[in-house]
Amino acid sequence: MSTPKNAVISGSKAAARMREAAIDAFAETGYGGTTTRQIAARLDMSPAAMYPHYKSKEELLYAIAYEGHDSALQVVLGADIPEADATTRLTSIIGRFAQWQAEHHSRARVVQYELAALEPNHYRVITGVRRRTTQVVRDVVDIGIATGEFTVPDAEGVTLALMSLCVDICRWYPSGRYNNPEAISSLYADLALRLVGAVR
Amino acid sequence: MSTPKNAVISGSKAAARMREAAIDAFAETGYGGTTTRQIAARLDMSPAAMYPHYKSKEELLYAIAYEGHDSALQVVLGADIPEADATTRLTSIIGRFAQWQAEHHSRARVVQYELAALEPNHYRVITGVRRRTTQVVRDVVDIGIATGEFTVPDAEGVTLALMSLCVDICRWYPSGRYNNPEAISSLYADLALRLVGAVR
DNA sequence: TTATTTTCTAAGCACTCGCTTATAGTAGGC
DNA sequence: GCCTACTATAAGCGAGTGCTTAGAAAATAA
Repeated sequence: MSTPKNAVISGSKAAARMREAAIDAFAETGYGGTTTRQIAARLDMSPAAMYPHYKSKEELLYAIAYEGHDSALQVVLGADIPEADATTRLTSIIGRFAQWQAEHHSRARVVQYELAALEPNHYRVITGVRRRTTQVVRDVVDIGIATGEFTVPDAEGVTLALMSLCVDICRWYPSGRYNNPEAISSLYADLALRLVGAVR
Repeated sequence: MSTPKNAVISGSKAAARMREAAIDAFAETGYGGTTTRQIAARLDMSPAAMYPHYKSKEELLYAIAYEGHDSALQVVLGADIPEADATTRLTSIIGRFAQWQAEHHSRARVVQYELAALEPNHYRVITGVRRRTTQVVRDVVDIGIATGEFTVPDAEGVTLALMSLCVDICRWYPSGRYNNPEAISSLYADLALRLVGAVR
C-alpha cells in the first residue's frame, strides 16, 4: 500500500481531491505554468485552500510524484509472475505497465515530466522508487538471457528502451487506433518480445 | 534550409542567442516556470531585451519549436537513402534521428515537451512538420514489409514505437553507458531492426 | 451537549510577472 | 559627414504570484 506508511501522502479526502485537481492542472500547463489559485479554483475553493493540506506547491507535487511512482511500482510488482518463464513474465509486466501509462496518462505525465521542479531530497526519493521499478524489468531480461529465451546483446540498453517506450506513452496517448489501454497493452507486450528477441 | 524561407525565425545574431538562452532555460525549468527576465539575464541583458526580436514569450517558443522540428525533419530526410534496401534505410534514419535527439537533448526537450504552451495556430504548424517526419519512417516500414525484409503485424503501431523511443531520449539522456551520441545511434539502430523483425 | 481538532475563507503582504513606452546608442548606406 | 534602421535600455504599468495570518465554520470526540 502507499497511503499511510509514509507521511508523504495525506489520507484526507480533501487532500486527495486537491491532488487530483493539481494533476489535471499540471498535466495541462506544467508545474511552473500552474498557479495554486488555479488548482483551488478547480474545486471551487479559496486561493488558500491548499495550505491546510500541503505546506507548499512543491510538497503537493512531491505527494503526487511519490504516489504515482509508488503506484507504478506496485503495478509492475503485481504483474510479475515469478514462477513463470521469462517470456510470460515480460509480457505480463510490460503489458500492464504500458496499460497503466495509458489509463493514467495525465498522472503519468506529471509524475514523469515535472520531477525537475522537486527539491533535491524529494527528487532523490522519487528516483529511488523509479530505480526499483526498472530493476524488476532488468531482472526478467537477465533471466531470459540466462535461460536462452531472449537474445539480447546489451541488457542495459534493452531495459532502458523497454522503460523509455512505456514512459513515453503519456506524451502522445491517445493517438489513432491506439486510444484504449487494452490496445496499448497488447501492442507493447508484442513490442517488448521483439526488443528482447524472444523465441516464439 | 530553415532560416529564411518562413518569417518564423529571425536571422539576426542576437535573436539566435536569445533562442539558445531560452532553450537552456525552458529545458531546465519549463516554459511556464521560466521568466523572460531569466532569459535576458543569461545574456546579461535588460528584462526588455527579448521584445525587439520576439513579440512575446510564446513567439519565442514558437520560433524554437519550429526551428527544432524542421531541423529534425531535415536530419531524417538527409539520413534516408532512397536507393538502398529498407533495412539499410531504417538503420540510417533511426540511427541519425536518435543521435540528433542525444546531441540536442535540451533543444529536443523544449521542442517536444512544451508544445502545449503554443497558440492553436502555431501548434498546428508544428504538428504538421512532425507528421512529415513520422511519414518518412512510416514509408520505409511499409516498403520493408512489402519486400519481405520486415515482419510487422502492425505498421502504425511499430512506427509509433520507433518515433516514441527516439523522442523519449531527451528525457533521460545521458544515462549510464549511454552518454554519447554515437552509442545512442548504434543502440537505437539495432533496436529499430528488432522492432520491425528485420531478417539479418 | 460541550470541547477539541480540523478544514476552510477573507484579507492582504512582499514580490514578480509579461509587456509597453519613450528614449538612447549603434551600425551601415549614402 | 548624416540619415535611416535596428537594437538595446530604464522605468514602470496593471495584474498576478506563493504564501501567511486571523478567525469562522464544520466535522469529530468527549
